[in-house]
Amino acid sequence: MVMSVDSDASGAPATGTAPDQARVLRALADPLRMRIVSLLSREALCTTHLVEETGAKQTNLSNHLKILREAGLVDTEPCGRFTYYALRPEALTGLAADFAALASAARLTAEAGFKRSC
Amino acid sequence: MVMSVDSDASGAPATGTAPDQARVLRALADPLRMRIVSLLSREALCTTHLVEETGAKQTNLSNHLKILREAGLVDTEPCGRFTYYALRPEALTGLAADFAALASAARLTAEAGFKRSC
DNA sequence: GACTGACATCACCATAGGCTGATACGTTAC
DNA sequence: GTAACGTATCAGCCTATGGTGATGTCAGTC
Repeated sequence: MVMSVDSDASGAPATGTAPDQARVLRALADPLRMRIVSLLSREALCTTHLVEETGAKQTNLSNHLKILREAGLVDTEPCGRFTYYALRPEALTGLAADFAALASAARLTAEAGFKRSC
Repeated sequence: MVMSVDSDASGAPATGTAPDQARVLRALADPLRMRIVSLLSREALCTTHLVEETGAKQTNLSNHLKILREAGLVDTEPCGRFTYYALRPEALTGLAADFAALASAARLTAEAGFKRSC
């Protein structure tokens, strides 16, 4: 079984729905957002903490957090006037599984020397 | 052990070197490039094949292939006047491992309810 | 009820990045 | 050698996206 990216391939839809994956990857492809994700993997934080940790401006962080939220990578939990952000493990496990499947397919292809002739 | 993304964290450098990862993720964050990667996971192809499969223009594909190459995701093997592109499994296994580590860290954080107080 | 703090949204600018046509380069075929 | 083909590179356009300051909104605090 392969990535959920393309329409062909062998059967069962992988972990995430197809259109999601591009969005998730684009969300993770930014260094600051990746930093945020890494920080959130250890503890839930609110924007104030992230401002301290990253040195980025509040507005900027708010934008990035919105992107992470819309990609389904983080959950928000309002707590008084604070908003806690927590990483959603499912989003990452799906990606990890997809990449692992791709990697094993690629290894098989490389070892068997599958090559379309011109 | 956590992502190779940030400088802190617990010890061993993960699979890929840090600056690489952003580039790899950016390379994968494009739908067409992801499609290419998916196609290459099953068999090595040259640009002509990819033009047929994706319907994209040759120039466009050449650009995307360059990005994938510079990200270390694909290898090129000249074959006469053709150039075969093959997916490099290592790049994917590294990513898969990193995401799996992140996911398990996130799951632990979620279950234990780690949360920095404001 | 007025104020402060946490956070989101908006409008704007600057840059990056994707797509394209034109073109250059190397290889095979004649 | 010349022509045809596969591929890479270049310059230009256009859209997407990240960063910023100003502003709005809501929840506590006095």
